[in-house]
Amino acid sequence: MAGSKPTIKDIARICGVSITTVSKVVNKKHAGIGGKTVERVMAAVREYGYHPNAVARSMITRKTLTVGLVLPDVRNPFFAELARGVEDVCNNRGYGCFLCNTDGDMEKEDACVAQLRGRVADGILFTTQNSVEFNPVFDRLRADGYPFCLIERYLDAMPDAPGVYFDNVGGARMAVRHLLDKGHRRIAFIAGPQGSVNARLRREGYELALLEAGVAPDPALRADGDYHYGSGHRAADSLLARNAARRRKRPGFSALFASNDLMALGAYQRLEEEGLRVPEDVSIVSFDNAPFPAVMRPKVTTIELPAYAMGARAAEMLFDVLDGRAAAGARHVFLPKLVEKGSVRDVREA
Amino acid sequence: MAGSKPTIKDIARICGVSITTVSKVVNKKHAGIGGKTVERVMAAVREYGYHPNAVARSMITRKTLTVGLVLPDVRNPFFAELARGVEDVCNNRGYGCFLCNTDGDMEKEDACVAQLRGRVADGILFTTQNSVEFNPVFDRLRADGYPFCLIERYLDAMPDAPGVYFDNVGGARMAVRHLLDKGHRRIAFIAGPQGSVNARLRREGYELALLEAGVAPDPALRADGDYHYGSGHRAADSLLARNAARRRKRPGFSALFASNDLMALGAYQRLEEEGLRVPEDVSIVSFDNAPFPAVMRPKVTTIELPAYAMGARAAEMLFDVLDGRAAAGARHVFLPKLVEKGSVRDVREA
DNA sequence: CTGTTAGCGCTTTCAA
DNA sequence: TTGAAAGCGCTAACAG
Repeated sequence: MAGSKPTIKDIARICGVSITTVSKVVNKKHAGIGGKTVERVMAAVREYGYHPNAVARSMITRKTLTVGLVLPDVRNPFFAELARGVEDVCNNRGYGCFLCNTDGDMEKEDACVAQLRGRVADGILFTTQNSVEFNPVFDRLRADGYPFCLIERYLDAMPDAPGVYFDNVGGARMAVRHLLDKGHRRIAFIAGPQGSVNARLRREGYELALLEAGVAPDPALRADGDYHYGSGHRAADSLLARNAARRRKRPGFSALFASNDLMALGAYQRLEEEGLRVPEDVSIVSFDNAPFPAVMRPKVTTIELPAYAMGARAAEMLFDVLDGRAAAGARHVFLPKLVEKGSVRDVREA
Repeated sequence: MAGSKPTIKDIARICGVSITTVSKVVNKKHAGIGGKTVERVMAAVREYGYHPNAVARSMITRKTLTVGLVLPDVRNPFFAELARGVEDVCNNRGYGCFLCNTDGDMEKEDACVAQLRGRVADGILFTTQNSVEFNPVFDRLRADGYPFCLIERYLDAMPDAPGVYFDNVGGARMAVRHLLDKGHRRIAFIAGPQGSVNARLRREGYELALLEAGVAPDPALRADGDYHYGSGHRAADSLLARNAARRRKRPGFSALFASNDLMALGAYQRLEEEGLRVPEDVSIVSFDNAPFPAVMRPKVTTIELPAYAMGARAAEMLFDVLDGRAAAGARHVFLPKLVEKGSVRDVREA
């Protein structure tokens, strides 16, 4: 809080008008105020550096012009990107954004929500670690009619809550289908942590695509990872070991689908160590299109998870709720998009 | 803002006590309150889902328990890391963090500051694009006694303002000295954008180290970049062209110092395209130690810019100001640290 | 141990 | 065209 700053009262006294008048001028409600009065007030405002007290204003208007954004960790580029989407939409509406990192810890989640709903924020945008547990704080929020919007969370657990989602099954299916279309049949898969909802959905998509193409899933072609770089490396190692080369320098699979970019990179590295080239020897498709500037090398064809757009859309949806023009349970599902970056080879009639 | 929620008055009426009593219980000021009264109130609080109104509370306490964090873009991993440092320290103090992205745009900066100082935040942490311009909004802030702390900004322009800084000159000097120590003499340099303060300082550090070692700086060994990946690639290209190989497959320099990681990576790539290996043919040292998880490949020996620690320290410093225990112009300068990652070869007596 | 009283700085009817 | 008055929900003296 600043040192002693002028209040509306001071300005009123200085100008010899009432605080009502000052209030009107400051809020540009010049409905019926003398031109000279307006000027006099404006001058005093500038001269004495008057800034209306947002807290007092909130008291009356019952609005804080702030939305709370709860996420696991801004350092994760996906969430940073999402946060920026949220912020930009908020700014356009004259709102600001209160940031809370939870590390996926339910206690921290609860603490954030408690802080935010104590009218620090007019509404909450919520996204968390992708675990399956349900945080009951949301039942409370809904029961109390507190405005919020979920991001990739509790799709089934809260069917009537507004939320923004991504079609993970469809994305994985699209990735694998792309490989199938290019003639691949032996398609290895690196799964994400199965305690995570989207990792499960991506696996479903992989299996669905194979099923649709009449390709029998081979357990030997599946390896588990945890979304981190190292696990991609290890998974590729395991896949290579379990699918011994038939011919020299050829693994028992011609393509690989990794559940996220980081694991794809790890696997890529492992393949290179083995003297295998991408896409000549093995084609790769991954998931996320993570926004690492140009650092992400080598380039891998991937399914784009539009973090910025999801954040922006969620913010818009929250404003719909705030403005009372949201249908209960309004939802937006983002559809997957394949971004080709040259890591897939066409092996048809080759 | 939520639907109709119970206020302190409601709870008081329900429990048949005064609002003062409720206030004391809720704020854990059980100084002198009957055990049964406490319990009765607590029960009602839980049952009716009473959440004290933070706005009303701020009105009295003249504290919002919020600090504003103004930065160019959270999507930049450096700022994301820094933001997390800020947030963690704030949380430990029961504070929250209000995030503002400015894109380095002065108008946005001003808008953020105006919003924040209207008592949305108790203080502001400020870091911006590293341009040389001075935003006069800070003179105002200081004149008004509004608490703030700068991060890598206006070191000279505001000598009496609290701030957290990094020794860029020392860092670059350390990097180049490391190469000199390993016997390198022909050390190429990729500079950052010279409109940026820290890019200039890093160049100074490079020149200083050479000077100290009695090595004459060769203009042909310097190339300009803009901190982006592509510019590192182009800079290396230019360096190779201007320093034609004396012997087959050997450029006219044995080492390269890049002003940041991204450019180092771009240069690395260009060298590889030329068939040059790191560190066998060329040693590289960069700057930042950017927190890209494990994506940052290949590994390059670098000077660490401790983003998280800088954010944390800045937050602590702001709290010092808030608590009135900061000396005017208190400052903290972070010292550089070399992180070896194997991209430097020892060429002494080789 | 508990309650009464007096605002915090502002917006908003309603009168003048 | 202007202003007086009534709070928003809460905390903090100060009395009982």
